[in-house]
Amino acid sequence: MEYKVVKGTRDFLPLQMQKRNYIFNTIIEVYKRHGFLPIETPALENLSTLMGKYGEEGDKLLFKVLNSGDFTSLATTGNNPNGNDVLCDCVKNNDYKKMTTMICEKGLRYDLTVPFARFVVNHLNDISFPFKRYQIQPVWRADRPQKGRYREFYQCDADIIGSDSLMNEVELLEIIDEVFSSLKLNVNIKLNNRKILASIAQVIGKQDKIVDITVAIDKLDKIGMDKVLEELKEKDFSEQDVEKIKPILMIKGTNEEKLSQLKTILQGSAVGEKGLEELSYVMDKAKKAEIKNIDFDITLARGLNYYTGAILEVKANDVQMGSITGGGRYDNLTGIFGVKDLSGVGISFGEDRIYDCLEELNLFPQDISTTTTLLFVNFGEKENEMCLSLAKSLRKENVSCEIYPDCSKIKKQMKYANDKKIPFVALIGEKEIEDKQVVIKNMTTGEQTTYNIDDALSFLSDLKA
RNA sequence: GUGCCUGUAGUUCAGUUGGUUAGAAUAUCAGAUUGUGGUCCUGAGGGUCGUGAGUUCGAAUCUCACCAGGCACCCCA
Repeated sequence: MEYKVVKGTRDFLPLQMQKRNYIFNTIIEVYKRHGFLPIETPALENLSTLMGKYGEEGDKLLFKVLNSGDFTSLATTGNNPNGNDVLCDCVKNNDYKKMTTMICEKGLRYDLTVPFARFVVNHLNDISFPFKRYQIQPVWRADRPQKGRYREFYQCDADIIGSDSLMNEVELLEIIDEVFSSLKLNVNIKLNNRKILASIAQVIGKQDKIVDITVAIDKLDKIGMDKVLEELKEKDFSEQDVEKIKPILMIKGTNEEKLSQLKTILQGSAVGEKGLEELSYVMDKAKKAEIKNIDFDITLARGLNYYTGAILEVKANDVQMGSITGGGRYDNLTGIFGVKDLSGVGISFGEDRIYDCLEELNLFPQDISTTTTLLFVNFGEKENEMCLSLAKSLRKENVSCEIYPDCSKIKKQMKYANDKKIPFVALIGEKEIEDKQVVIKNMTTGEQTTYNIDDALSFLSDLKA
């Protein structure tokens, strides 16, 4: 094909869009039911807003947009009086990062949480806290695409900012439960708390190594205990450190059992105790809210480094797919933009992955591909006038209908109705005009019924049946 | 950024140890009663065999390079 779409991006056909909208509508409905309000932010943000918020890996995955203008003037060789040879210096020093900042100042958003934090700071005076917003927009990541991974995909975020009550965490869990129940997708919610992870690092005495520890233990169910310990040793952890981490990785049992085992291990660590307290509060309330399928997962780490409290991830049970929803609490995301003491907590549904799961499990309802209910076959100018007024009356009754635009062969017009899965066709030709009749053909059964045209909508009840 | 796999009609794929003009199914379009679709029948269009080089009398087939796509790791929705 000559004109491909960009790798990792897709076109969507009508049927696919109807399926996507089914997911979006389900999520929006639940968000609204919980009192969240919609906002949007631009696709493009200044790179200064985005850079450094997602870790080093995230910076690499940002799509950067080239400035307009002519860079050759910035790259004159030799020292010129204006000092405009910075680009050449960058080339000489192999400093591509600095060079990037010289020629790119904008980038495509990587997620919706950071732009939201920026939004909150910019609109402090227009917002009343706690602020509950939802936002459904595409995000872009310069990743290498693979199954369930796209370069352009939709996130469906809900965040509550300006309240540190753990009731917010509980509400978000309820939302997750409602959305996936409604979609009939069996899921497992994995819950953890960053404070617990921090405390583990503290207990070992390697607070600065929290990222290494979490990344390693995150792989526990993938590569197994031995390899995780091996990886830790490679990362400069001593034999003693590893021995301290080992019992934590071996914790098993029900949520309550895991909690009590950790309580013993993390005893004396203020952060750890706080984390465990938060976690058990949330789990307890979630239980009272009758949310099932929540697992306390010590190995859940999540790379986004702005999380400070609860972290969660949702996986589909019956299909091989990465996490389809993620989220957590961030205590100081607006702090980076100059406004302190605003704690937020949010979740994000990955629409594209949910789509893939529903498709694989055949869980899309049959009736979502709504189409035209009735097609008027075009017999010519005179006949069309009759169709126009009939169509108008039908639309007033909220029946979607259309008149075939060209006076083509009946066969072609019938085929159009068939291809578009239009259930009814109206035929008003010379004969019918003369007899003041309209013939309605049921495309499913093939039956044709003749109605009196004066009683224009006498066939209405049949269409709706 | 690292590793593995795959490139033949719009799509899904055949194509024998290298051998004449590269096939099928499906989709598209047209016809089979000029006022009737979905089934059936007939026909048509559609391919620089990913690109380029090499080996050979001869390459879709063998070799190399490049390009594209997919999958896994990393990380994530």
